[in-house]
Amino acid sequence: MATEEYHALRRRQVAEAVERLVAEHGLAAVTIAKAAAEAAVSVGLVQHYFASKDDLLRYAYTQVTERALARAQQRAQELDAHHGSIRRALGESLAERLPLDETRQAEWRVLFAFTARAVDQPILAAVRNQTEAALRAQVAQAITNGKECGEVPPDTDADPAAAGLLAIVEGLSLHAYLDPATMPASVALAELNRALMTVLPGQCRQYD
Amino acid sequence: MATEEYHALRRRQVAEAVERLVAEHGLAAVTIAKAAAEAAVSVGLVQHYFASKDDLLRYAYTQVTERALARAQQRAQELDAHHGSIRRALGESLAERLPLDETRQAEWRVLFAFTARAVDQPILAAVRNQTEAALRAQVAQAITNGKECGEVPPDTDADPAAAGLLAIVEGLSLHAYLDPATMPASVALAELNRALMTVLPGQCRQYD
DNA sequence: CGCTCTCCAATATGAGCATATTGTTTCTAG
DNA sequence: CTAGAAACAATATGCTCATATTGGAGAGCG
Repeated sequence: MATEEYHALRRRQVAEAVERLVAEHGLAAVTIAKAAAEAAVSVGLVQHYFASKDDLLRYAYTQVTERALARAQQRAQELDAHHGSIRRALGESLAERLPLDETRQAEWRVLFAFTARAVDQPILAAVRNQTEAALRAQVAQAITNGKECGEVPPDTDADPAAAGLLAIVEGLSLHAYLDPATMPASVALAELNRALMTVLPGQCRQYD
Repeated sequence: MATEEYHALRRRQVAEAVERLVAEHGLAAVTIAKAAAEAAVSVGLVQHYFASKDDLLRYAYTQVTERALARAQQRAQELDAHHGSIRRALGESLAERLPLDETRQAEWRVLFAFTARAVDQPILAAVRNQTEAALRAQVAQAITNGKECGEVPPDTDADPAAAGLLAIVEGLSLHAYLDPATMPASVALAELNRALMTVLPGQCRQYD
């Protein structure tokens, strides 16, 4: 039914307004009234489509993470197609998560705000861990591919290594955002590369 | 004057109550009234000693970070005295920051809650960056020592390397806390060690 | 036509909060 | 000894917010 689509559209419209508010003023500054105003709708509409504020925030978080994940997967496929080294492809894919320009800084603020709240709200933690698992699977796949290719030592356990890389990216992101003087883009990228070198130290064997 | 001491004591008393509240319910749940109740004092007293809620939170954050920093420096000295390898000493010092038991989890929650808020509040960011700088200097010193000793390649730039290690610890901490199934203590420690190996790969030369 | 249900807007309600105000006691300086 | 300042306690104020309530405009339908 088109009514279902319309329903989903409305929810997305409000969720995007929430996203903008979080990016600009932080999660703490989001209220139903402000979200409604930002989306140019009434408070009543927001109430009609979301059972509670928590519901709204959960939905918004899900939207953001799903979009970020989709983009990461899209980008990973693009890079695979170029047949470069896996380390390079993975590196570029991970480097994209670093908040090194205005656009990614805004998105990082949103994702991090929700992550921070996930510490106290199991519902948000679940959303996060689910997306994180998909992301980790993607990185783990790249590492596994690297084993076949010869870039990764055969005794490497792909899943912990992937979890480690994602954690490192997260830590570098936080520092790059909060203290760019100490952790400028150059340092963040260098440190990411250092980490990548330990997981994928080898050269890719050439197949005919 | 003893009146100054008394003043400082009172402030600390309230700040510690705030700390307990943050550890248990998160920063968002802290109110002046609750902080007063937790400290077993009146709202009026809190107002008397703190100009505003922001002032109270800033003070509490400063207290927590300073204590954590002091402990880290204390621990570093202890480890230095044992004349083990620098990598091992640094590793133990950094590993202590990981939220791997109840005590450190509680403290991590407090520190992370403030860090998250620092994203939107420059005043808190300043507190954080100041402590972080001291911590980084400590790690950088260890790395520099490692150069003299031979554990660290001579072309290593100590400060970025130190910043990288601290960022990695932060990322591992976040993941270990939010998703312990994926990032259990064993994996967090292994990944930390992997990072340490890239910065301090060598063996310490023996002197006389 | 009239009934009901969805969709939405406007407003009401009541709780929680930071901060202000006022009152009271306890030092302390002159 | 006493004025007044410091150190509180209790309560008031006024705002913000999530949610509840009410009302109404269309849309489908018998």
